[in-house]
Amino acid sequence: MGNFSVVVLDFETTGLSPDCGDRAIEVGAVLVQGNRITDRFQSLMNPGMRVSGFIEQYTGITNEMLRSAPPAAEVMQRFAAFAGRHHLVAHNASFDRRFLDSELKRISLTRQQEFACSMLLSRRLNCDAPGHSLEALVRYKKLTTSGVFHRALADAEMTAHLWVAMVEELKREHQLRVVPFELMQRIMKVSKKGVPEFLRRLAQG
DNA sequence: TGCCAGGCCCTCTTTAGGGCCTT
Repeated sequence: MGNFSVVVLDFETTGLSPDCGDRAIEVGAVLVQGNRITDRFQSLMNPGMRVSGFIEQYTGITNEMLRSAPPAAEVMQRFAAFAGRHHLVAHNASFDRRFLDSELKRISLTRQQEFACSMLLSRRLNCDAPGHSLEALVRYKKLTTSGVFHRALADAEMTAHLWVAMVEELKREHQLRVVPFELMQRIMKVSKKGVPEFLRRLAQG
């Protein structure tokens, strides 16, 4: 058992920064309980602006598709209900956190949950990986994939598989019965050099 | 006015610069 539940999420957006006016165009999320995905959420959302040709090509999400999508406010209300009070996980979480907070603020909601970042964790736990992009890690760890990248639900599912793999490896390699979310957060924040010593002490209890 | 991401992490470091990662 993973001993706690998390919601793993991923946004597709019009660009890199909500502070520069960028908006979310799709949200995908999965509920992970123990080491299994038990629920899924996905929706396009109309950002009220046109997306660039680059984004259309990068994500496969076109202006045509977004024209008939429900407004972002409606989708974010539904997403907030799906996420509930579960802890949140994302790959390069600082990116998704900024968009989540920005979109929630537009509907007068405030995030209450903590975030953990699968990329920061991977940099500490998969030191031999050739890279820590989601795509590189999926190949490196031979994770389950639909073959689709840069769509919100597919990326959220792959991130969830990566998260579960890291939790399970920690338990196996360090003789841990449980790996709480808070421990994942602590590992994420340990300096990279300090990780071996941190894990050694962890295994000793 | 004109510009515009932001944070982590390494190193030829800390009075800095550049690559990685997200779209």
